[in-house]
Amino acid sequence: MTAISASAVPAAASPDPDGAVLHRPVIDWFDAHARDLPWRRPEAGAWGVMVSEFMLQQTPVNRVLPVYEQWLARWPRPADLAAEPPGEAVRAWGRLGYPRRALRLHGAAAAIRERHGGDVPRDHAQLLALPGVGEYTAAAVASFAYGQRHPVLDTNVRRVFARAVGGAQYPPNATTAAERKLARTLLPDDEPTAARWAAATMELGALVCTARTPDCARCPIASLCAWRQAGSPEHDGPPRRGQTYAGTDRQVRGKLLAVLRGTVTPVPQATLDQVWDEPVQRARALDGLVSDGLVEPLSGGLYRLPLT
DNA sequence: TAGGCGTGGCA
DNA sequence: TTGCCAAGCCT
Repeated sequence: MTAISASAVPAAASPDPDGAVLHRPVIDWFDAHARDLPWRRPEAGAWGVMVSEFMLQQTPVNRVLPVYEQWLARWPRPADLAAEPPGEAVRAWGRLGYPRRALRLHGAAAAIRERHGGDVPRDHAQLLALPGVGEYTAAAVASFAYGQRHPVLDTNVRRVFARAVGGAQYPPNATTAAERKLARTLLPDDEPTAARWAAATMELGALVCTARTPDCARCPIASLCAWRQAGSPEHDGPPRRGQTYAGTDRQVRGKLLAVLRGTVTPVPQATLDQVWDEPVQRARALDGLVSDGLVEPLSGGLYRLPLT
C-alpha cells in the first residue's frame, strides 16, 4: 500500500495527489460509528450548531452536553439570548471554562439579530465577522449547518492529517500554511461529500486517532497511514506547549467568577477577597475580569455579572 | 506570533 | 500524583 504524500511532488508523480483514496473509507467509517450528538440532529439548526461550536472550543463533549441542552431550551433562537443581559450568558455557561466565550456568544447573538434578521448567516465571511467566530468555527458552521464546502481544520483533523499524510505523530503547535493547503487539496469536490468529510475526519481524530493512544486497529485508513508506515516514530524536537494553571491569574479569575455566578445579588469586595489571599494578584485578576466585560463594578465596592 | 484565557478527567 | 489534553479566539 502506498502512503499519501504531503510533499510537493508533481501531481503526475503521485498516485493520489488529491487524497481521494481516503474519502470513502473515512466517510464509510463515520457512517457506521459517528456518535449521536444533539447538535448533529436536524432539529438542532444552525443556531444549535453555532452554540455547540462555541462550547466545544477547548472543552470536551461530555462536559458540553448538559449545558448545551439547557442553553437551547432556554434560548432556542439567537434573539432569545440577545434579549437577556450578557451576565446571564456567563451564569448559564457554568463551569465550561473560558467564560469569555459566553460573552462572545451573547455578542454574536446580538449581531445576528441586528445584522442578519435573527438568522445565523450562511456566508463564511459574515460568520467570521461575528465575535468569537474564527476560521475554524466559521468553516464548521458553514459546513455542518449549511452543507457547504470548506476546509475544517481543528485539532483533531490536524492530527489525523499529520499522521496519515505527514507521517508525524503530532501537527505543529500553530496551524501552518502547508496544513491549510493540504486541507484544501484533500477536500472532496462536491459540497455534501466535503461536509461529510469534514465531520468524518474530526470524528476519526476524536474517537480513534487520539492524541495519546491512537487505536490504529480500528482505523479505516491504517493501511494508508504515513506515520504507521514510518514505524510510528515518537515526536522529537521541541516539547509541545503545555499550560500551567495552579497559581496563575486564570485560577484566581475562575474563583472570583464562580462566586459571582452563584448569586444575582451584588457581591461586596470583602467577599471576593476571601477567594485568594495574595492581594496584588487578586486585584489584578478582578481588574482583568472588569476590563474583559465579565464583571461589572458598582458603586460602594460591589460587583456583579454584567447587565449590559 | 506567542501568550493569555478555565476546568476537570485521565493515564 | 502530576502533566497532558480537550471541536480556538483574540491581541
